[in-house]
Amino acid sequence: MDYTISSIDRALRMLEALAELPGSGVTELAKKTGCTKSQTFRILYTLEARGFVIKDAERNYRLGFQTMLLGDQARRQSPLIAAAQPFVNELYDRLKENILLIVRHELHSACILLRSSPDRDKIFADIGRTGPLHAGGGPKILLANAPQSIQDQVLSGELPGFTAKTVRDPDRLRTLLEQIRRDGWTLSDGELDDHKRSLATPVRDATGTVVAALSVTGASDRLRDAFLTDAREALVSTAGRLSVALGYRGAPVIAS
Amino acid sequence: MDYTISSIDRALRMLEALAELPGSGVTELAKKTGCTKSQTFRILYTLEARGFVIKDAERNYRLGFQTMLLGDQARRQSPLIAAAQPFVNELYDRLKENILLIVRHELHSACILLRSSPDRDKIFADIGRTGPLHAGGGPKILLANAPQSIQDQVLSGELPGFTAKTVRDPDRLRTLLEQIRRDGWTLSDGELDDHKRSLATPVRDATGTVVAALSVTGASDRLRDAFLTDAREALVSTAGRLSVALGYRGAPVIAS
DNA sequence: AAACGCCGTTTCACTGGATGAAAAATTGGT
DNA sequence: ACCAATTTTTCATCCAGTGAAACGGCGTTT
Repeated sequence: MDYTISSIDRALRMLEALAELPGSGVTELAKKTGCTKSQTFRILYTLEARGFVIKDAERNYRLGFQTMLLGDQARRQSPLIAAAQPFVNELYDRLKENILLIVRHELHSACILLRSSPDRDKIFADIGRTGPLHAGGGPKILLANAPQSIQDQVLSGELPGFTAKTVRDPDRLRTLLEQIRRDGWTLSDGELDDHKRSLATPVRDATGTVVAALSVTGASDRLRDAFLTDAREALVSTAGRLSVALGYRGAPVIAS
Repeated sequence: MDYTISSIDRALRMLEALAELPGSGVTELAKKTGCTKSQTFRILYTLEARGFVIKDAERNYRLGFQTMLLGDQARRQSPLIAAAQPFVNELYDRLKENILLIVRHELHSACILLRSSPDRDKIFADIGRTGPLHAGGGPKILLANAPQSIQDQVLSGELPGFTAKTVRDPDRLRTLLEQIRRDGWTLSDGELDDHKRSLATPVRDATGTVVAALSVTGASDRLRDAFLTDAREALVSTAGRLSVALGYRGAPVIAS
C-alpha cells in the first residue's frame, strides 16, 4: 500500500535538488524537479518560512539554517554513529590512516564518519559527500551486500570512471562483488583516487543486515606489504566488534 | 499573500518534532504536532521513503541519513560559514579561547561554527545545539538586534534560568538590550554556564542586518582584566572585518 | 481464557486546499 | 526606453489529502 503524500514528496525532492544546485532560481528548480513554476514557488515559499531554505537578494535559493541544524541533530542522535565513534577513533589511533564509515543511500554511497589526519593527503570521501557504489573499498562492500534490485540498477546504469583504474564493466563488477561477499572484505587500488588504496569490510546490525562499511584509506605506498595485512586484520576485527555492539550475533567472518 | 502549502508545512514540523523527541512513535508525534494519527503515519511514511527519517524495529522514528546529508550540504554551501571560517580560525589563533558564531532561528539561538580547544572546559553551546535568546553573550546580541516583534515575543514568553546569574526579568532585560545596541558588544558573566564569561558582538551583512553574533567564551578567571580588554578589541575588530567581507558598508562601531 | 487498552495501520466518502494556466509585475541587459 | 526572461500573483477547477472509524496486533489485567 502506498501512503505517499505527493506534495510532501515534491518538497523533499526540492531540498535534494537544492543540495545539488545551490543558488538556483525558481525556473531552474522547476526544470530539475519536474514541478510547475507556481508549484515550485509555493514549495520554496513554505520551505523558506521555516528556515529550510534561504532566498537571497537576487532571488536565488540555498539550503537554510534549519536544514543544517536538523542535520546536526540527525548526526547527534544516530545510534549507528554513537556506536561507531569509539571504534573509529580506536582504529585511527592504531593505524594513523584515514578511517571512514560509509553508508548506502539509494544508489549512492555517503561518508557519515571520517577520522583523518591533517597531514594526510586529500581523498575523495568527505563527511556528507555522496559518491558512487561501484568504485572504492567501502562503496563496493555496500553494493556487494545491497538488495539484488539495487545491484541490478547500479550495474545497468552509468558507471563513471574516477581514475584509469576504476572498474566500469558490469560483468567484471559482478564477479568482483561475488568475491567480495565470499571474502568479507575488499581492497580498492586507485579506483576512486589516484595513488590511494582503501581497505573495507561490512558492519552488520542485529538483523545481520549490512548497514555500513568500515574503511581505512591511505596512500598506496604506505598501505602495502606487512602494514596492509596488519591493517586488514585490525579493520576486520574492529568492524566485527562494532557489529556485535550493534546487536549482530552471526558467525565471525573468516578471512581467506 | 500566503502561499504556504499546509501539508508540506506539517511535514517540516514533523521533522522538527523528531529532532526534539528522537525515538518517538506515531501517537506521540501526532500529539506533539497537532496532526491526526493517520496524517502523522502518512507524513512519516513519505519522509521514510526518501531517507529523511528511519523507523526502527520497535516502530519508533528518528531523523535519517538524508536529513544528515542535506544538513552537511547546507553547511558546506553556506556563504556565511565560508566567509566566517577564516575569521573564526584567526581569532582562535589569537585568543586560544572558544570562538563561536551564533545565529537566530525564530525565538532561539543556534551555534553554527565553533572553534574550541580540547583542553578547554565544556560550555553550553555546541554545533547545531539550539539555546535561548535571553541568556549568553551571542544570544543577547541577536535578541537586541532582532525585529521588535521577536523581542516582544521572547520577553513575554518563558525566560528560564540556566544559572543563578541568568537575568530573567523582562524589564531588566529590556534595559540591557538597549545598552547592548548602544555599546555594540556585550559581556555575559555566568548567565549560561557557571564560571564562564562570554564576550559577543554583531556581524552584519550587505544590508546592515545583524545576521550572526561572533563570540569568545572561556573560564571567568581567564577572561578578565587586560586579557578581557584585549579580547574585546580583537573580537570587535574581527567581526567588523567579517561584516565588511559580507558586504556591510556602514560606519564602524565605536566602543564606549 | 477473555476483556481491555493502546498503538500502528488501513479504508473510503467527502471537500477544501492544491493545482495549473495565464496574467501581472519585476529585473537585468542592451 | 525597450525587451526578454524570470518571478510572482490570480482564480476557477478538481482531485489529492483528510479524518473518522474500523481493523489487527500486542501486552496487561481480571
